[in-house]
Amino acid sequence: MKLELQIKMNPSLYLRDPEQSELGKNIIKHSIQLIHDNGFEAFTFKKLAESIGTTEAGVYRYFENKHKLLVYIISWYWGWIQFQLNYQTNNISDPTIKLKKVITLLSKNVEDDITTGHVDESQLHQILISEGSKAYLTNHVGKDNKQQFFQPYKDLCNAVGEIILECNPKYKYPHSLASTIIEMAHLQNFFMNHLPSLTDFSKS
Amino acid sequence: MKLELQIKMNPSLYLRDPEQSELGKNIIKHSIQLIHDNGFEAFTFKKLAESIGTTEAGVYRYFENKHKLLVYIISWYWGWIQFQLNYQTNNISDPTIKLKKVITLLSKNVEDDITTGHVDESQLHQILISEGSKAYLTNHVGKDNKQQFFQPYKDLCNAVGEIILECNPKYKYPHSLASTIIEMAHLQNFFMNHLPSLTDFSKS
DNA sequence: TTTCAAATAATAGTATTACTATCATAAATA
DNA sequence: TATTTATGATAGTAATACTATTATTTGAAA
Repeated sequence: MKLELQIKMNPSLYLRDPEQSELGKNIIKHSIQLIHDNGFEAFTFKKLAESIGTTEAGVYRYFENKHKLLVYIISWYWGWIQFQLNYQTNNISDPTIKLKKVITLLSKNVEDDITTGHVDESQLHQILISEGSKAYLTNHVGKDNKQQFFQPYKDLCNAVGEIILECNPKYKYPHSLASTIIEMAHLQNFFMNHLPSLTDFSKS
Repeated sequence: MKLELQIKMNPSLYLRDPEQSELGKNIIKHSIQLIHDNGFEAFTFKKLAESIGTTEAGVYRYFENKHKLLVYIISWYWGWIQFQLNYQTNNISDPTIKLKKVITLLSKNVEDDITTGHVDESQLHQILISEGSKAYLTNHVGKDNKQQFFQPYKDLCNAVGEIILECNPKYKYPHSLASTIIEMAHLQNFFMNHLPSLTDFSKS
């Protein structure tokens, strides 16, 4: 029996569930590829449709617009990270070791996970580094937040906050430290690759 | 005599220097207003032209595209912050007090500085919080960086790194800590206003 | 086996965006 | 006064971000 990891997604993000059809899976797969290769700004549903071999209208039946598609794949990523976190820190009692595992998980380059056929986690990790914050840095954050679009991110942040509190129950800023760790794991990586004078980490 | 603070800008950012004409100053002023009010995605040169009372072509004579305009006003902001930092930490010898001043400068809400007529620093501060990272999170960072578009940001980061080293000369990651402080001063503020569960800071 | 609904493909069309080009006119300067 | 220079007015184009319509395929229920 082949095990397949399924991540439960917020249905408000899509019009038709992309996990339920070949076309849907192709939309996810090729979106990740294209956003990874050319960035989110250059990504259009027309190019996506061409790359899949379907039409623009075909893509629009699954996603209302490209922003929701971005939030979809980003949410998927956070869900997947959450799963990895639970899996990897399971049975570890020392919270300091747990926290170190989390930081490693967030900062190290990801290898493609074969249990998720149509998602290349390594590319997805790169997308998160370059495009992750664009999910919420919009003038419609408020609306999106009301629709729970950022729940997987918040859940992860909470989980990391909990571990921080296990390390030091008196620590006053667990949420801020958690979001700082998560964001900086990505941003310092970005700086390392593109603006090296803003970081002390080198590519090695 | 009226003192006017002038911030030297990278000429590659513009086609015609906006500081040198009324129209130019209006472009800056109304851009800040519009980006502040509706966000960078909704901002177009057409809307900007309408708001000024000129034509789209008029704006294009000053800036090649809206991304360069964004980088321009963001660079201006970092130049202005650098000036404030130098001014406020002048004659302070204790580096810990200096560092605290810097953090306050970066995180507290800015008041409009009357020595810069056409720039509302308070709105600009809000823009930096919501749109700041969009200056470099593009697929053309490399090119932009080669043209020194991010020099004011790097200079500030370096200056903060120097203060960190004054506090502890053996500290190994002054650049990363400096960029983390600068970025997080903005991001925690954004979370506070839009995604409060990601931070421990409240609006008060 | 038919039939009927759902998914997809194919095509067209619209409003807006991000520009470029042209020409006339007003203002500044030599 | 001549002439550059900045601005204004207008037009036009290719691409983007959609919406709409119709035809075709497919797969499950009757």
